[in-house]
Amino acid sequence: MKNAQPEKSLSAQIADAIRTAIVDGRLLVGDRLPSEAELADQHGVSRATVREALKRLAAQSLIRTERGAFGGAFVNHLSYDGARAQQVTTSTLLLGMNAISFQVACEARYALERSCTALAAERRTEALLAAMRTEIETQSAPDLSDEAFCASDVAFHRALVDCAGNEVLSYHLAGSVEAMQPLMNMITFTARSRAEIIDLHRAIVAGLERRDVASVDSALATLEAYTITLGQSVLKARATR
Amino acid sequence: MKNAQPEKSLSAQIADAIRTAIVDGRLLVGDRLPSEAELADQHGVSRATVREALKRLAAQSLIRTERGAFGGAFVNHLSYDGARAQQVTTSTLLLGMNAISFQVACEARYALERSCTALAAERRTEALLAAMRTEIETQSAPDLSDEAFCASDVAFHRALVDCAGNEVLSYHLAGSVEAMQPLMNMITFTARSRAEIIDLHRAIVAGLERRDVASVDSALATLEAYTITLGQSVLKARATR
DNA sequence: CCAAAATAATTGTCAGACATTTAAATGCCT
DNA sequence: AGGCATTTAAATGTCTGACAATTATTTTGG
Repeated sequence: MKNAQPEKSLSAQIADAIRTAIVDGRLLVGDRLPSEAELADQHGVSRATVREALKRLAAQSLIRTERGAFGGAFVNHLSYDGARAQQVTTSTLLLGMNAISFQVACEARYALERSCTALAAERRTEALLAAMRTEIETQSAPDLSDEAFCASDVAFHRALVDCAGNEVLSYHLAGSVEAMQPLMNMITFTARSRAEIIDLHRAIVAGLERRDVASVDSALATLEAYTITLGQSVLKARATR
Repeated sequence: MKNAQPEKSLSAQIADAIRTAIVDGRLLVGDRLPSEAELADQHGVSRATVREALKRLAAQSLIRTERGAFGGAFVNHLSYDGARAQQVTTSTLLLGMNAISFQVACEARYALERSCTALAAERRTEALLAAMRTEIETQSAPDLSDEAFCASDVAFHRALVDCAGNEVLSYHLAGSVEAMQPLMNMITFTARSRAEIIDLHRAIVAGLERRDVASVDSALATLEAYTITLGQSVLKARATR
């Protein structure tokens, strides 16, 4: 098979070459790349072209640049936070740009979240349970804005997935939960619906405390159904406006 | 609260500004951005700086550029495939760069994958079951390389998650499964272990066909335990080499 | 010996130029 | 009038050379 991209910009080709070197391990975390001038010489292009290639890699958090003598471009250590931030950006755009129904997005999010219940019930710590209770307190404030309620809701669910004590799982689940936030922000939470949600949050914490997987699962299922109901009422209201 | 990054490059600031405009919906899919020269004027910077900003956004697939008259930078439609490819890149690097134990990665991957079993059993189609059986056939070839066995394994699990009939869920799960592939490629699959895995794959397909969630779940749990055992034996062999 | 200043290496930015690509406008011939 | 070739204009892609800003190292001066 022949090269599929005979017509790709030089900066893209150079970025690909460096990216491959990093992924294949020829460049290790912390390694310093040659200076822009050297890279330009090596690839036979101008410094501006090399810089565009480096900016592409920087946008993917593959490298960082430091100024000054003995500065340069260094292969990045990809942290969980950095990786999650990127995953959230990608997932948020995917949800926003593809006319995905609220129901489908919600179904996926809660299906994923339920995957942590067994581990979470087994491994939950007092510190994380306390964090979840704190968020419940926050959510109970009567004059809370919808946005703040949503933000606290996200924090609550992040603590829940953290209970599973598996960083990789937390990364995936937190990304999925956070990506839903823009959709959740479309919902107006009445005092009535907030009370309902907070009750379910209390049930989740209580279930975790008793290491009662079934009750946590059932609370999440109820929460999913309730959230979909709320979302559909918003859509109905919009359709008839 | 004050701006947390008073010291960020201009190209990064401009990229952030445009990214925010896209995420907030002020720029819609298909919209054309102003030309580089216009953007340079608007932001009071040179064209080179604008170009670096645009390359950052292109690296995230947020925009694409077209040359020629009435060309320019256009807001991209983020497809499922594109989003998954990016998620796989990020997740693969995360797993490769953070000294994550095989066990933790495996636990996360199977916990996530089990989140689709209920929906998959309910919605599985004959076409997807047939695809899974085809992969089982492929895996049964006696002279198959380890890499090809792994690739077919990934294809099998992708068909499994597709059974859930939820594109968003498929995107998340396929990303998680594919990101494990480099780790799985470290494993040498003996004829004995391949037979074991193939048996479990058959059990999964049979369970889906009977819409028997419990048997699918249990086969996946067995597969997880077996995979972790295989991984640990590889690590032991390396430690004593 | 220590602190201040010079130095060198490197990224960040700018301005202007030219090459290349592409769609639209123009002109010419039938 | 209609179709084909040419020109034109708008845009990105690339190059060059310069200067500004930053920072670790080295030198210098007391």
